[in-house]
Amino acid sequence: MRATEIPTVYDPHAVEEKWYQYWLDNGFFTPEIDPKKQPFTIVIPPPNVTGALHMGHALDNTIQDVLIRYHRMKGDPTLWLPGTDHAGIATQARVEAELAKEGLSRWDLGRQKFLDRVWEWKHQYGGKIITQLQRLGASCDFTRERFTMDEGCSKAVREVFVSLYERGLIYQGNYIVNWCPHCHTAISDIEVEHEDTAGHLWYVRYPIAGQKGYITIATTRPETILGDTAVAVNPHDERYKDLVGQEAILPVVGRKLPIIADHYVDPAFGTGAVKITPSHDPNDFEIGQRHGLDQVTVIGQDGKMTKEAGKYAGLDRYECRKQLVAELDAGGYLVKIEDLAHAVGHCSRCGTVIEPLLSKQWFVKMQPLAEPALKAVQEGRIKFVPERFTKIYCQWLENIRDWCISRQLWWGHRIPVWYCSDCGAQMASREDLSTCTACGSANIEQDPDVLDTWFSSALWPFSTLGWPEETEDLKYFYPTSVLVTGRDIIFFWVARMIFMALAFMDDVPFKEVFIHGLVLDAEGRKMSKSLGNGIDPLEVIDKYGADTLRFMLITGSVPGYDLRFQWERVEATRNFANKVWNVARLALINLEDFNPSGVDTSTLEFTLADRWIRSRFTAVRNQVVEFIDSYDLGSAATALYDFIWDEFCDWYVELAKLRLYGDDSQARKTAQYVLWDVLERTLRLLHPFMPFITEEIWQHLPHEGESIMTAPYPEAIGTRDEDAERRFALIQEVVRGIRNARADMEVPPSRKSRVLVQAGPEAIAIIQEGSPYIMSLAWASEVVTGPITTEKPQQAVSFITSGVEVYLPLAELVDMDKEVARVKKEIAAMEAEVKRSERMLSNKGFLAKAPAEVVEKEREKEAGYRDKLARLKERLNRLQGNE
RNA sequence: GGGCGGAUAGCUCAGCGGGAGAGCACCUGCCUUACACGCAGGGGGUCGCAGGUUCGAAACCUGCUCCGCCCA
Repeated sequence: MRATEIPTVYDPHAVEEKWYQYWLDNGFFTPEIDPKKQPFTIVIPPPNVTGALHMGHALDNTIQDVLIRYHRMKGDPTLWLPGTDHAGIATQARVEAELAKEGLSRWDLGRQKFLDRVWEWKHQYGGKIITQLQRLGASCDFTRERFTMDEGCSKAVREVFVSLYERGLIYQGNYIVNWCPHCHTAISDIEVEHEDTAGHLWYVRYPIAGQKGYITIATTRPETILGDTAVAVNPHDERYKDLVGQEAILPVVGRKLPIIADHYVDPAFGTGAVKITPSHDPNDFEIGQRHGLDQVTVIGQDGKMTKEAGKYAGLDRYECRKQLVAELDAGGYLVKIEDLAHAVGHCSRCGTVIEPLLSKQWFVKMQPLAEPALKAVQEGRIKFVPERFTKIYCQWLENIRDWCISRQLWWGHRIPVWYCSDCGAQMASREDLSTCTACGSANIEQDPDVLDTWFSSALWPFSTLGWPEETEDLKYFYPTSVLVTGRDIIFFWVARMIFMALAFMDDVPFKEVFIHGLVLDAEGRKMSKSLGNGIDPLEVIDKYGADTLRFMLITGSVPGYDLRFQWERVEATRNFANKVWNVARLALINLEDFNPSGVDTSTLEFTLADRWIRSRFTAVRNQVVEFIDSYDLGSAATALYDFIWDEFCDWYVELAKLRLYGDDSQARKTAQYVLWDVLERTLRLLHPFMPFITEEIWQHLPHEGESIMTAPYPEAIGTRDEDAERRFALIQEVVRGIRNARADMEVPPSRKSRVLVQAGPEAIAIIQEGSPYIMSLAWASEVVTGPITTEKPQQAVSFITSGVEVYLPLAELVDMDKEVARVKKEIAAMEAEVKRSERMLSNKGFLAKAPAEVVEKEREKEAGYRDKLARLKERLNRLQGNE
């Protein structure tokens, strides 16, 4: 395609698929192991295999891809390892829903057939999200893609389980767990979401055994009354002192309950007396342990009342509540009902209200694992970015409870423990067992439960690299460099990876953890299925392209903070992409006869504009590097945006046109070179953020190498050229001043004007050097310079800046009243500045205590203001004298 | 109840000890041969409230108010 045939509007669809396929085909995503180099490694937070890409993934993976592409270009052997998570509950539920359509349940199929069916589903539909990541431009090494249930990861899970079992860190126990009656499994503490719910507080009086009177308790869950085995009060509560040691009689049931004292009880809550149901409340459970109370289970795993509930057996827990309250009321036991907002636990997966239930489960003993994990962070071996997340992590680990790892599901890593029904032995084993290791009996059975999905995710940074084998990958790429994730899974995942890695790799899993916020909707709400306010990243990609989505997400993000998704911002970013596209078009049109390899840079004569843009590139390049290295990707992207749009397009390119369209061939060649050089480097700088458009343009431009993604990261162009930047700044000031004055006078662009400048010798030299720029950018027909004299043009608009007086003699176009008003306005502004400066400089405290350079700067400013003010007043006098 | 974060221009957000910024929206000119998804210019904010520290506070400290998140 010839440059002039490139369309004026960038069309992402035409290029994204093409380049992605090209990258894949050439194996650019797969690193080469070079023992002499330090690798850069990220393991992807594995999305659910059932999942579809949402905005959170889009942000998380864009961040990772920016870091990955940046390091790859810098020459580090760079590995981004992708994969998915088997997502026990979600996947099983998905397949069960399918079965339900056929009128079947998993029990109808049986375990093995059901699992076959899940695998079938997985192969057919699972991992869709991985291809969706490709649309984003993610440069993961797909040759190393992993799945938490693949052979290697499963082996790692076995090894870790059995090893922890052998170390006595895994135990089976009868404890209160969070039971989801819908998912029909136990879940861990962090899978419970507490939601403030409008509920009630029921006050119920229990008669005291053997005497008159009552003790009144308050409860939020009256149906559990049936399982009460005690009443407790605070030991310091004077009101109940005499009752401790006596017995209360449970209404309706008639069971005698000891009245006990325990400091867990808050005397200020309710009546200060609480009922104790060890089978249905975690705190009551602990109190029960302390006081040796009976456990009566009245609610079953299906959420219905058990036969222990007597006549209420078989009723749903909420129906039972209703009927029992009515009976208590009828019997005169119900004292009152108050409204109460309290936190109710819901299953994070399905939203069902959690039932704390006594059951036999497997647990990981956390204390010994948590300590090293805490230490690794406290000693700085793992760094959180932003730093404040350290505290959240530490506080959680400091208060950690044992981790319930068994799930009553079929889809997952089955617990590798066998029971012998002959000798009663319990055996954890790395290999599947067919006979009892103790008595040789074949009458053994494997534990039916599977492990929490997070158990396998916790091993992800090393299981994916081959552990427990000592693979080359493991030796080379471990520990990984950084983990990038949302703050919502610090507990679920980050903490667990850290303690597992320390326990099994004897090293941290990653050196840094970069935490980013959530993507909210335009109103600041979380995107959720139930609200229906989610925006599909693929829709954005379809409409605007992946580069736009990526850049929008990155510019909007500040480390650790949430960001709002707004279509207006998408559009603004699309416009930026189009800007890049068009400046490239201009370059291509003007570079058709240009070949950089034939250029001897020492023969080029760089102009002020060339020197300036090269220096500005250097400044921005160094800034971008600094920002990326500190994970401030938003600032890096913004710096690029401003540089490209404001400095490169609006100033440099406009000035380069003078020579590109001119007939001095040597000057043209210089302009071509600088235009090409800065653009080509800028594209490489931009590439990690906008991979597709930069590749497309780069391939059209003269370049070295197969792909921009494997091209070296751009170097600075020498060092900053302070002189050029200072000189150019004055030109910009004059140009802006002229534009401003003309706009105020409503001078049409077609009307050119002479520009008269009076200034000191140094400024004169700069203005003279820049006069072609002023002519081109400020509609000047000529620029005439001279020293500051008393002779000023009449019928002119003027402005005064940095020791420079500029006059535009526009004769009849100048409305002298307006000009007087302009000058007066300026005088007022300047007077205010002088006053402010004077106030500061007359403050003894300021002079004595402020740093000398600050004072000096202020003095210089004041002198400048006074000078400008004096000239403005002079100008005003002249104007008014002329009237 | 405890912890964390936020409150800056109409909207979304930067700035975090030395003169209030960006993008979008708005207003005024321009179809200037890369781009109207554009160019040039402009208006608009007692930086949540009250104290304090400091020569100097949007920024630092204390308290308060509202909003969000996390934990119990």
